[in-house]
Amino acid sequence: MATIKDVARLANVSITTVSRVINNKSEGVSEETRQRVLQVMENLNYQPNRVARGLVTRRTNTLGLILPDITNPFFPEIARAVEDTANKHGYNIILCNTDDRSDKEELYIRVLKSKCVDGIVFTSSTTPVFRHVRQLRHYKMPFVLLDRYFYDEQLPGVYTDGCQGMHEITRFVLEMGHREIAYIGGPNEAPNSMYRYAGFERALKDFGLALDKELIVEGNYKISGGREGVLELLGRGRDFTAVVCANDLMAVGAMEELKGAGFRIPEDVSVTGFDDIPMAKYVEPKLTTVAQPCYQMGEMATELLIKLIEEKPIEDVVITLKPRLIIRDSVKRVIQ
Amino acid sequence: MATIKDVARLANVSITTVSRVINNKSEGVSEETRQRVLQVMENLNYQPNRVARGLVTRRTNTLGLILPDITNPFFPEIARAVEDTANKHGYNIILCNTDDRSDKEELYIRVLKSKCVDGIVFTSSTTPVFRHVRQLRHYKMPFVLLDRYFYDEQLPGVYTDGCQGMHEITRFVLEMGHREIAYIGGPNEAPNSMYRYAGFERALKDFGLALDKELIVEGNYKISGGREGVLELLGRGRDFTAVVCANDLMAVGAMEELKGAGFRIPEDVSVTGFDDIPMAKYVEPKLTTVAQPCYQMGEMATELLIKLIEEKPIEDVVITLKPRLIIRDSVKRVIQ
DNA sequence: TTGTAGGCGTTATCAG
DNA sequence: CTGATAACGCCTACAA
Repeated sequence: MATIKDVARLANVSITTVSRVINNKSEGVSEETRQRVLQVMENLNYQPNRVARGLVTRRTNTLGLILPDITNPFFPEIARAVEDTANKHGYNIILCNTDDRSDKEELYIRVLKSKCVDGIVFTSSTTPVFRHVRQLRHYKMPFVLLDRYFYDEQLPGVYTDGCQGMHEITRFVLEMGHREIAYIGGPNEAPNSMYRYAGFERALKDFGLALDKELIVEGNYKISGGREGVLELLGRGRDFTAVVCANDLMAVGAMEELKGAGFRIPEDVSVTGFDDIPMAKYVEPKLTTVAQPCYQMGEMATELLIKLIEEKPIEDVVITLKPRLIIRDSVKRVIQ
Repeated sequence: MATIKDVARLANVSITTVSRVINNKSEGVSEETRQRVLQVMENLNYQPNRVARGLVTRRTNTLGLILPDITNPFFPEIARAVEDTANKHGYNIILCNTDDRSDKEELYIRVLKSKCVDGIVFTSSTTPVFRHVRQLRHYKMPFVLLDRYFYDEQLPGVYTDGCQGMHEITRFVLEMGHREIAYIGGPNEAPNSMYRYAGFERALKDFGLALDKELIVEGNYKISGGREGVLELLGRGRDFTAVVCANDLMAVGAMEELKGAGFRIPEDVSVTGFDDIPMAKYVEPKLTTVAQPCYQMGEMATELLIKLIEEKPIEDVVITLKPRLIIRDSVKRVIQ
């Protein structure tokens, strides 16, 4: 491929001059030579080598996107938003699936560092996030945390208020007359799982209800977790009229398993989810859930990251978005 | 960050020696110095700068993944497979969404070239693929086409036989007694759409049925396409007992619209899809469809691409996978 | 076994 | 307005 040297030679100028027109530092280049250089670049179909440029500028215009699993329907829209936004600003993204494994997260951060990405959008459900944060800081890599709420430190991050979301939907279930409410939570170590659980707990308390540990099970945020959760609950023999799930995927699994056990939804048991993944409105019955503004989260995280990278002024380094209750058909009013 | 120079200095060796141990060219390095160098690298938490290395080796260990839209549930699994496989071989991937726009495809190829990715997995539904192929060849970039069948040229590619898949499912519908079968196709310009249509056509012919153009509509591979397709069909006033859709997303849309119009599925109208996206088994009724081995496609495409890049021996440059008919609940037997 | 020196394609710093 | 020239961090003949 043609290099800057070729262009310089054919245009009868120095590479410095070519570099100037490439980078639009056109003060210092006569319009005439500028046009000539442009013409040669055109003829040669010349593309500056970003690797070489990266070596000297220490900028690659590449971002890392670390997430648990693009196959989880919660993430494609986020990934899309991140890519769109990155692209808008002239960046590309390297996609990394970690399966929520802390060792993979660490490895990816190392690799991304050695590839000199300019920054990282980091979504992790594992608790050792703080270790990775230290790693990122040590590497002096700009980063933005996404989706997984993490303590009160002022780390750059974009979140949806899981506590409020879960509080709202639980309150809705309570208002529909349910009192024996089972809960299938996320993994105990996942920070966002704790927040959602807190919202659930608070809603019960608001209604003066005691927490029944027998109706609480831990899940894994996957369909299998919903199925297993229901099996576990059924096995315990406690009655319940509603199952509140910490995400949609588990709600889908729960509904499947409940149907399989002969329950009608929502006539016999109501079910709720969280996330509002695309599937939610096509399952039967359509799932009542809490929508997270996924696209917006990805977009804001990326905008924030790029501001961090380019050292532009920033208002808030922590952005918390409001979730939205989506009422569909999976919760029935019960008469007490 | 520490560079190879720092390591060299602290280990009291030349950078050449450090380079040797980095690259395991340890013939030529005494075990003693090797250990010393390793120790210093450890202490410094040294990571070789891949950008600098890329500049001289002309290898970045990065692949481009170009696809229409990661938000389309058909692609996450492919993306996951590509990433997994790339990772296994020490590569990362840059994700690019094109929205099936030829100009975006071209732009991404250019950018990926200038970033010196080692190769590209390219999924496109636009017909001008051949133009991009020329572009890729001109850039001397290894590439593998994925999913979208393209003429008979011996271009590296991994496909699922859409013709056979559509033939099988249409035959199944016919065997269930349906004779008035509507078809909602993909975009006319999409190569794979043509193949699927051909399979549909052939199945009808096998049964001695004539093609009724009034029952054929063009879609867009999205949910909206299914909805609009049904509306269009209904508007034409022709009777039909089954709707064969060129992909699952349109089948989902079609079912929604049919239900909205008061039809029961499959009692009044049967519906089929294509792809077997995750959602397919959770819609109501569960969708009868054709499964494409997505993960395998992504995996094989990436393996092939890496062989191309690393100039390893290759058996077949074109790989065609067999689709699989998945019978669920959306097709009913009709008595004639 | 080890080191020297040149070069990969750019940008940045000077000087003219 | 233009051009040498020195980096950037690493690899790789070639020498020693």
